[in-house]
Amino acid sequence: MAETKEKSTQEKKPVLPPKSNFSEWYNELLLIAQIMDVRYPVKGLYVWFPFGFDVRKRTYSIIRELLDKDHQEALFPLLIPENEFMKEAEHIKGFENEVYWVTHGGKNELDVKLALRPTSETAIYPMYKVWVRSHADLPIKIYQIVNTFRYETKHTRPLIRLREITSFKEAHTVHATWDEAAQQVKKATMIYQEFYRRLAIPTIVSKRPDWDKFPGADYTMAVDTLMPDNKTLQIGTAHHLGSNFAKTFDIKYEDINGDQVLAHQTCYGISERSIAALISVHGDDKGLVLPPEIAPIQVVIIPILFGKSDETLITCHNVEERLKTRNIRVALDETDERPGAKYYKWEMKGVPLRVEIGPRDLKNNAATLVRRDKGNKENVPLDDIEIEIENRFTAIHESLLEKARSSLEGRLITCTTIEEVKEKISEGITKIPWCGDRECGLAMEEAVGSGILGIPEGKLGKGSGICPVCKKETENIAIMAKTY
RNA sequence: GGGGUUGUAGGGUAGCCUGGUCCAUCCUAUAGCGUUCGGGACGCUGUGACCUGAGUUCAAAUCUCAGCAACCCCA
Repeated sequence: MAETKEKSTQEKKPVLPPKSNFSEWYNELLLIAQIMDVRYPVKGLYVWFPFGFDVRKRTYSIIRELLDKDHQEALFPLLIPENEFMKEAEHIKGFENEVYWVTHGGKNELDVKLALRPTSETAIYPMYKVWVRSHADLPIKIYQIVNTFRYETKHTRPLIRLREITSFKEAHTVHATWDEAAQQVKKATMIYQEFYRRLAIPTIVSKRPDWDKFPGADYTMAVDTLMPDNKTLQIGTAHHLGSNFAKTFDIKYEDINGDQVLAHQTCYGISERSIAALISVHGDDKGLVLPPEIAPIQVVIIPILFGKSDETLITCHNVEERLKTRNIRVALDETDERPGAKYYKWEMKGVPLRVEIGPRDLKNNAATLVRRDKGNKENVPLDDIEIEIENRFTAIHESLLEKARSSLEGRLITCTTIEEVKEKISEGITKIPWCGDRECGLAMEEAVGSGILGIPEGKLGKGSGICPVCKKETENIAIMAKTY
């Protein structure tokens, strides 16, 4: 009898593949945890479930909070006329192969084709030309959160490589001088790092090599993180556009001397890749693990019932109400399932804290608290439960960030030769001295078969060594990795 | 960019090679009722599927072609 029971419970486990099998884990998790429905019948387009959309809302409200300090949110059209889109030569080259075109209105062919924005420079800058008159109009710092379309020919992947990016936060700024714009790029990367700290995701900021910059930019700064399968994911970029677009879109201002001067611009963006990173970095074999700030449900209360357990339920409702008055997002699971089944269900959804209340707890005037990230059980007095929970929220966030950070740092690999990079690149992010020359960089990429992400800001990009191609001494350390 | 594999209930599968035995198997999910409840409960009664289109054939889940979609490998 006991044996058959044990056997049957073992057979009922295989809901989610282990995270070590990352690709399958990721796809299954999106569906089971109800982040995205990947079954929409068009390649590269996916559906946000209400739960996933809630995660998205909370994530993006952090971006808004951070940007609203000195940006304004606006909204530009989805459709861009062909003539505007085709103005900036470099920009076109970068995007023309992946643009969707609207060619008809009903049965009539349009005189001017309309592009579905792959990004909004060419939608926004004709308006900036009109808006910018005087140095007193500057700087302009505007952002929008919109969907964009790119006809990806490579493998599409939910949240990571999409034909419709549903959650593109793009900021577009205009400044008087090149230096001021450079300052803004710097600020943007700071904002993004702050944003990712709020998601407990560690990041590396680096300047992309010249051949890998945004089409039409002077230079590109990128924010990357490392995924569980040792590939990096670019989760934010900031571009210094110089006067390149100002020239083609004729964005000029009158300076204090009365001269007409070309403006300088930047743009910077973040997409739902931020949520791909959130899910992938923190999740485990049991499903999602969400930082409390993001979790749609922060606490779930599981009543442990025996026979008529009115008292247990009353206490649960009481705790629920008390938590609600503290603005804690709480759910009380009163369904008819057994406790174990409920644990698995809410763990899949990444609820940071579980409160179990049963007869044993009532006897002690206590509750059992279980952290999603660590899984350990603690007894806390019922009277202090709000404070105990709030304290743990902070602790959970910190330990998630710490865990993610040490996981990333543990996969930074110092190399001195190209052969070594080639050998180790599947294990993480490789560090290799690089003189910074284009020829050497391209040769390294060619030999390794992967890209140079850049020379990271801060300590990570500094050191001493010999460029493996030209053998010159250098203090620059570049990072190379397999990328999404 | 090149190559390969696959498409059967909400999810996972059997059947396909060798067409008829299939009003399609099993697990899970799900609806109702009852008993249960400290890590995926059980009983009873129900629900739900052959990707789309064309072709071959007396007969197609099964064979052929195309489309759409998914996955894997190489560049």
